[in-house]
Amino acid sequence: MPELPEVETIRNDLREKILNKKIEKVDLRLKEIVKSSPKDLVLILKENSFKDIRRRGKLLVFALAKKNKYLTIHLRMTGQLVYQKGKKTIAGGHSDNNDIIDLPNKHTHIIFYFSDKSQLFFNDLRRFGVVKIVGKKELEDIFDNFGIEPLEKGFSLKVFQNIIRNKKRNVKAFLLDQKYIAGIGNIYADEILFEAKILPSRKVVSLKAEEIKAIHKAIKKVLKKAIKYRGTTFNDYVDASGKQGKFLRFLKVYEREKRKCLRCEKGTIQKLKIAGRGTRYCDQCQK
DNA sequence: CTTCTTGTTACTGA
DNA sequence: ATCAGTAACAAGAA
Repeated sequence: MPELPEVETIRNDLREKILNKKIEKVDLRLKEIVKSSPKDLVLILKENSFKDIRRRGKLLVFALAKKNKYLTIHLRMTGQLVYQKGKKTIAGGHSDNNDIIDLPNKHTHIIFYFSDKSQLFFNDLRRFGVVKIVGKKELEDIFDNFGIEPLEKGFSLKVFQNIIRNKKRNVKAFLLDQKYIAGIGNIYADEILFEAKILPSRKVVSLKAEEIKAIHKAIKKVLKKAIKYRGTTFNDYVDASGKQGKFLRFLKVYEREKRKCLRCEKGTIQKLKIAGRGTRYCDQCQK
């Protein structure tokens, strides 16, 4: 599932590949994926180009050079954005790179063709992804509904203390709520709480000052490290070159239920449904 | 065949 | 206002 680190990896990759390239053609194969007018999307993108790519939480925002519009793409659970230059020729026998995906495939819903013969593929096995063209005002409204960006300068301990104050929910639900902090999903929420040694079921109001400090520190640490290793590939996530993320091997609790805790070596990783999500934690070293 | 999974939104009821 | 719980969405895995 693409969360902040995965989306940030894709953004950084694509910035190097597609900025300012002329979009020659857009092949919209599944118009249901587009939540604004599909016809307009094709018309607005044709002969246009991307002048900037931004990220807000898990949302990718492509600023268009012309027409003062933005293309927004949310990958949800199984969306992929893969860039390929020219046709891939799978040479028989010498496949030392098993990351390469043969595209387009049956899950390819949009293909962007650039004038240098390169292509960007939007694939989504479960079709939950959301693609839209929005104007400046609508983009601002979307941005306003997201909470603070946890890796930006403004996310100081003081600011975090103010955001978390008086919340009545459990800390897992708090971390997942995009209107407080943008970009944390199920994998990183569990990893952050493990790093901070806090049980996901803890009510926010019960957290001591030291514990809040630990969560604040863990958010930055876990997200930064995950970006460094280009995200977590569990099922479908790939970067803009179609390659898997390498953070899987650093996961401490996610999908490790019933196994021994890697930190205290006494506890067992448990799995419970908290905040409506599969939630993993160590029953010994998280308090 | 059924059940579960998952991010997000929408809805309901407390 | 605030929150918990649940359905819906789609497709595949078990």
